[in-house]
Amino acid sequence: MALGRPASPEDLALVRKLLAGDETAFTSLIEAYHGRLTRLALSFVKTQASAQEVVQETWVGVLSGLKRFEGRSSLKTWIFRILINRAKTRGVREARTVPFSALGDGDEAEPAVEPERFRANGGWAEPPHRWEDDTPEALLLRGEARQRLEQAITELPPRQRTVLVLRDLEGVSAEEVCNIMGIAETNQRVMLHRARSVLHRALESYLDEE
DNA sequence: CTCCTGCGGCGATGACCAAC
DNA sequence: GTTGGTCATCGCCGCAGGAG
Repeated sequence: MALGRPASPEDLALVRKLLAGDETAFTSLIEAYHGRLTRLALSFVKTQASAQEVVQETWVGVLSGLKRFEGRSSLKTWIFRILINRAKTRGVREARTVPFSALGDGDEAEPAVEPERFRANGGWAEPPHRWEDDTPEALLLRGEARQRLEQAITELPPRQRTVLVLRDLEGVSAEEVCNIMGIAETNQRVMLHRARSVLHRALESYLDEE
């Protein structure tokens, strides 16, 4: 299989630091990828808690497999591939069982506003900002329309969903998606097109209802 | 320097086929 | 019927090179 772009000198330098036990390097790696990995994991598993567990397992896998990283693909591609393998395994398992972490009654959901945004005296440490980006797109992507899109994404066939999430949500290049998923360029394009078509139809039907 | 043209890369799209 | 895969075609965009 073609492996596309090999690891950059920056990637290799980072890997050397990680292997040397550089904690700040690992912290910066987590800061760069944790959110993206969580979003990607959520396209395979049903709950935020499961996604977090998948990401944790991915970081463990990254650390334990780092010695075997040969730099034949970029570090990002390699990490995403580990996550997808773990998430797939978890997704299959979840299809048969209900994860313990999903049994909450919903009352323990995340607070609407992060506690660290308040001062001890109850005042704002970080006040809410005005919604000034009231473009039609931004308005559309809040609330119900966004929920409808997310629902449509979760209902996509797994491979279409993976391509769409990687390309459109994570901004991964076409070449890297092919490397991560081990699929041909043409195939990647068609799956992306089909996934986008489904979302387009979902959005259209939502707008028709309005 | 500017404009035009040809070319290549890439994405979008439709059609078709195969497997399940 | 659904999904995955391939192929062909079209359009857009950026870039290089030549003409004026």
